[in-house]
Amino acid sequence: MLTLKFIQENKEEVITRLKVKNFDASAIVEKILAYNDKRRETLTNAEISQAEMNSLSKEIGTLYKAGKTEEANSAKSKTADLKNSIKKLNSELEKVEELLHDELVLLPNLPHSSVPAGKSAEDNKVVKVGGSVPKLHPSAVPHWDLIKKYDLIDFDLGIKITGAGFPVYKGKGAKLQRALINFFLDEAEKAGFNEVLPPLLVNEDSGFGTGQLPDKEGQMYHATADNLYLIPTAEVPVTNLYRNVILKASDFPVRNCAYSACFRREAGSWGKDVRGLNRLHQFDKVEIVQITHPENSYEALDGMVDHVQTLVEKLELPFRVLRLCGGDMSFTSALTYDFEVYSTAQQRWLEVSSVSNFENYQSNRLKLRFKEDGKKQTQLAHTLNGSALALPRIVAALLENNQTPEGIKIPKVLVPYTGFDIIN
RNA sequence: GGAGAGGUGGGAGAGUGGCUUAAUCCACCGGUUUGCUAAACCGGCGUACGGGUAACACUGUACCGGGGGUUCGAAUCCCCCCCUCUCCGCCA
Repeated sequence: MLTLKFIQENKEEVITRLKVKNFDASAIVEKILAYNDKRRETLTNAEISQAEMNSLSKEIGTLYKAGKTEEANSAKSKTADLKNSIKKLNSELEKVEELLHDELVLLPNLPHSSVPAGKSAEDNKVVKVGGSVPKLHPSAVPHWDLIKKYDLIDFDLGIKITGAGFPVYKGKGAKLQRALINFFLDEAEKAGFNEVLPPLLVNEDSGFGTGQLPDKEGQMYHATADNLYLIPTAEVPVTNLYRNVILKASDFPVRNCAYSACFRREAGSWGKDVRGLNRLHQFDKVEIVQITHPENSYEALDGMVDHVQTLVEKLELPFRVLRLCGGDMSFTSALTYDFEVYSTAQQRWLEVSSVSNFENYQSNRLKLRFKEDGKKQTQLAHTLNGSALALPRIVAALLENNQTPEGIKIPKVLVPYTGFDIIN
């Protein structure tokens, strides 16, 4: 959520900047400001009445104690009207606060000034390209064929025991998963991220804190008997570790990394783009999360992008980095870089990471604040996160790009983790 | 799943209707003292939303797990819910 204060003080800026996200905020902003005026007026009146009531009650107590029952009783008779008006004002206040909140959550985060305008993925800006696309042998095939050929992943078994999109990894396929997870975690730790292993189910408050609820409720699996949600990314539990927390400025930067399975319903997805490992209901991912002082969040974002770049470079994958345009960005992000690796056999780019700065948009929901040394007032921190990395499409690209007539070669950095250097 | 106990500030912990402005201790911060450290002493020490201010100061209201109720007045009494702990059951 944007903060009320910011909207009040920067009305025009909010409207102008949200145009980059193709979002017309003017009507909502007007409503917000009007509701807020009403809220303040009602609040002031309610508080005045409440203050009167408090002093009257105190007086009555003193009178009783002094044995002046008659005076006390006459004072009591004055409270009825006051009580009624307090009740009325409070219920008005509650209503207007709800209306205000309902409008506030409709506003997306403001895009950073460097975000290009645009409507769809075509308008994203390529900011970096690296690695080289290998020349494959003539009989090269997409990863879904390789998976079958070498018996690495069994989709049919997954369908049998769960459903489509829940693959069963087997043999070297399973070992490759473990190897990648450990490699990513080790690299993250080396880059200064502290590992946590969070729960895979979260409660409603956590879902709200990072913005999955209420808007994207349909994207999460919901365990209704206990009202818990399966996490779509470790971002949710890890960021929520700091929900309702007041940090000290000296705690910055807070850096965590986490491996987790991720669960996504992907309601409404179908077609060739979702074939094989391209889109799954359950997949593995190592996530990096950072909490910073507002002044340092963009520096931190660059650092996270650099970290992800070293990962794809070490894996020797051809990659490119995109700065997402306004139309392709998420609701909550201020600036997002996507990493894509080139899948040579499919001849297309696959998104493997998304690194974002949310500025204080998430913190405002999370009530994640900090205090400067010696200062009394709290400020909202900035939150960032990124995949480092999501496994399935990395696996797809590794299998396709490294296939040879003799088998699939494992990148050097991974060999100590897999214990083998070729899949054949 | 069954039975019991409990949920109070950063932590411990008192508080059974108005002398609570939530005691006290610890932690933390500032000061005095001190060659340094420690100790002692003095002072400070929550959050949110209003009012106020250039910014402080100051000030109002709410908050004792959450929600409702009784009352002139609720941490305290009543109702519902949530959570934690202990024991039992089941179980990796």
